[in-house]
Amino acid sequence: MTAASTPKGERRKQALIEAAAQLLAEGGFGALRHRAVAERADVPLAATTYYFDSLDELITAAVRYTAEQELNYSRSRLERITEGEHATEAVIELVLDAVLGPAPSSEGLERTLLRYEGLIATSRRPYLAPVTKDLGRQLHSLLSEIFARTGRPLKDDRVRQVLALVDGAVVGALIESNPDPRQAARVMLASALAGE
Amino acid sequence: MTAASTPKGERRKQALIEAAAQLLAEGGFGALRHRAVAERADVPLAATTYYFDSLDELITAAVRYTAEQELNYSRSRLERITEGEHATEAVIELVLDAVLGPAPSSEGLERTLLRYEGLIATSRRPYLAPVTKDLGRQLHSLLSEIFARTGRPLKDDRVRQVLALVDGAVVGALIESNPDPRQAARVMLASALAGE
Amino acid sequence: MTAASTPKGERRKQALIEAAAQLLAEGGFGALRHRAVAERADVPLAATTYYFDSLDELITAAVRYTAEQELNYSRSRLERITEGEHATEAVIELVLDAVLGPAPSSEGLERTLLRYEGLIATSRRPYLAPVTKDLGRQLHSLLSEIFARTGRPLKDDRVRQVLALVDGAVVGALIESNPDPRQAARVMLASALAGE
Amino acid sequence: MTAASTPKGERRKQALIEAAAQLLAEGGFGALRHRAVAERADVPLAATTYYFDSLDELITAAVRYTAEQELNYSRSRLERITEGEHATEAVIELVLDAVLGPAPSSEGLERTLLRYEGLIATSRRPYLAPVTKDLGRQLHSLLSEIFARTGRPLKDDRVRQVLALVDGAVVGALIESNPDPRQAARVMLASALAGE
DNA sequence: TATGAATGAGTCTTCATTCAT
DNA sequence: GATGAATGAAGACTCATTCAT
Repeated sequence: MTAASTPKGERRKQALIEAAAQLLAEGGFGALRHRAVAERADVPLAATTYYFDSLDELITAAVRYTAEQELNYSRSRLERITEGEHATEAVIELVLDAVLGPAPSSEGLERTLLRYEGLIATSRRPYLAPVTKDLGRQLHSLLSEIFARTGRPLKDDRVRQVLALVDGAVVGALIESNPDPRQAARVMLASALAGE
Repeated sequence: MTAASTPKGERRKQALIEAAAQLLAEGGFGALRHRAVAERADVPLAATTYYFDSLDELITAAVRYTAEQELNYSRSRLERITEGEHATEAVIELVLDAVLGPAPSSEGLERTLLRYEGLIATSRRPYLAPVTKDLGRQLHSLLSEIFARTGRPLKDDRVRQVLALVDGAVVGALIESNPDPRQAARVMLASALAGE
Repeated sequence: MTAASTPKGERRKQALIEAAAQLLAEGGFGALRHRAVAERADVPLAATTYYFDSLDELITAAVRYTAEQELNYSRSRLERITEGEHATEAVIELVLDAVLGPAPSSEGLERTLLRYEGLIATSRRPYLAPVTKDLGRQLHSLLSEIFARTGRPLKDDRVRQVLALVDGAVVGALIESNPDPRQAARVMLASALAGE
Repeated sequence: MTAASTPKGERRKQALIEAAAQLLAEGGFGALRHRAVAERADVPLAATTYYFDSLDELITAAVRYTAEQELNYSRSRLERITEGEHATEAVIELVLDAVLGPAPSSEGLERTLLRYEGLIATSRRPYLAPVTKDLGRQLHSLLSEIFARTGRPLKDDRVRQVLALVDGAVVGALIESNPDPRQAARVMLASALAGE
């Protein structure tokens, strides 16, 4: 569907979601306010409550949008796996891409952080639970497929372990203000998958 | 130091910190407001800004206080390790106690959650970094000692891995709204330490 | 006139009026909002301003509709007066029915309240004056007829007095949160008509 | 207590109440908004919620203040009753003063209206019930005393009847857009007390 | 003729922080 | 040193009304 063929209402709604997603990445959940989103999206303040019944709904949409962007990227990445990527190092990068998003750019840390912020925030914002859970499931099956396609199928429990290792490594890196959590996760994955 | 010998100012400050720590555990960072803390501590509203230049300072103190409580508990727990606790299952419980706090009571989940909330929040609140980093180091050495004392010394990297596994397991459990993150971590640790 | 023969516009207008009348009874004048009326009538929001130039017009229509319903009921009630109802007690009930609506059902209080709310509101909403005045006149003549038909014709001033007594009794009951204003009015009427 | 000796806070609170009472008289309950009150009292907007936890509280205070002003006037009026006022006509005026406030000035109608608006509003605003009830009792005893002091003691029921008659007359006048409800009540009272 | 979409103005309320005492 | 009083700025949300189609 091209921009021209998208109804204006849909486009506006989408603009709001994208503005909210940006703010979420930049400033976390605390930065999501009607005013801020409206200004960022360059729409009147009242449009925010016109398109979303409450701020919670907008937040939910932004979280879902962000995560789906990541998943889409990872899925398309999965299509392009070549024979050459069956090596352990290559698989590790695929996993990191899937969990943390594409290799670190300037905004890399922000995106990584957001994943964990969202997860934690869910505990205090029960309305996010369905989204978070759903997204979690999708990530799990994505990981499964990565391993399956690269010639080393893993049982669900083992997939969960891999995911936990990545998540734990990142959280640990965050604690130490380590500027490269991806590298921390890479190291741990390497050691964990060594025997595989 | 008895109550009588503690200057009033110090006592008030401490009361504020404890009140803030309570609110932090109950409602997360978003629940920390001057008014709420003052009411909980039963001090005048203005005392909150009198004893702490800003809300941030108070938050920092509350985070430090909370974490130190946890570490103290873990350290004292370490003293009481018996021969019988050298079995793998016992060590796992020691580790879980150290990282997540004492075995789950009614408020168990809250404490666990707070650990990760605090870690994540640090990324958005740079002023928390020193506290978080310091506490992270202390936890690391605590874990090292647990393994050393139970007859299975671990290299730093391996300790980091164990910690990552626990953290990752908990985060994963949180995603799935799993009400017992401790159990999730227990399972993963068991499988990871099996060969040890 | 059957539904089929009623132009769509007329039917919609009527649906709006009835929805507004319902809301008026349930929540008073303050509860009348475009959105609420449209939802209750199950018509598009914009229909409310399409069929009524302003909210005031819609309110007026709702007030008139409500009062006319009451009067219709009372008039039909009047038709069915039997010989046996010539006793004072019976006449009192007729009067109460006429002024306050049919004997209290679950929604009895609401209807009663609405009468006085409407009267008072008129002072602040001059556009209601014609409706209110007209309805007042009709009620007066209804009362006159009740007395005439039951064998005790009353002069206009006396009718006015009776009406005042009922109104005053109800208002008084409302002050005391008396849940049965009808009974209060009954008692007063009884004592006032004793000598008649 | 002079203005100088009144603490500033009390004076402000009082200013807010008086501003609210004015607005109440001028525009009814619907006119009572934070902004309007603050502007009228010439205080910052936030002062309205500083002195009154909610708008409801402020409304309640305004209602009570208004009614108490009326009662005070009536009570002081009662002190000054002379022998000459024992005539029925004089007593009637005393009653009208007590119920409706001092004889009509330019703002006479407004004050009269407010009494009934307040009463009716109570049904939709339960938080006003205590105030309304209390004020009702005071008015009742005031009326009793008027009759007692002018040599014609009345039983409670009879007092209630007199009050109902006045209230009913006023409501009736309001229906007819009669600009002089006081006169309507006067006429009815005269006829009712004729035999006394 | 209808109506979906839109919005400016306004609603009540909260809160970190300042300041006079 | 301590605090009651105060407030500017902002928060989420509502609503009558307009207008392009």
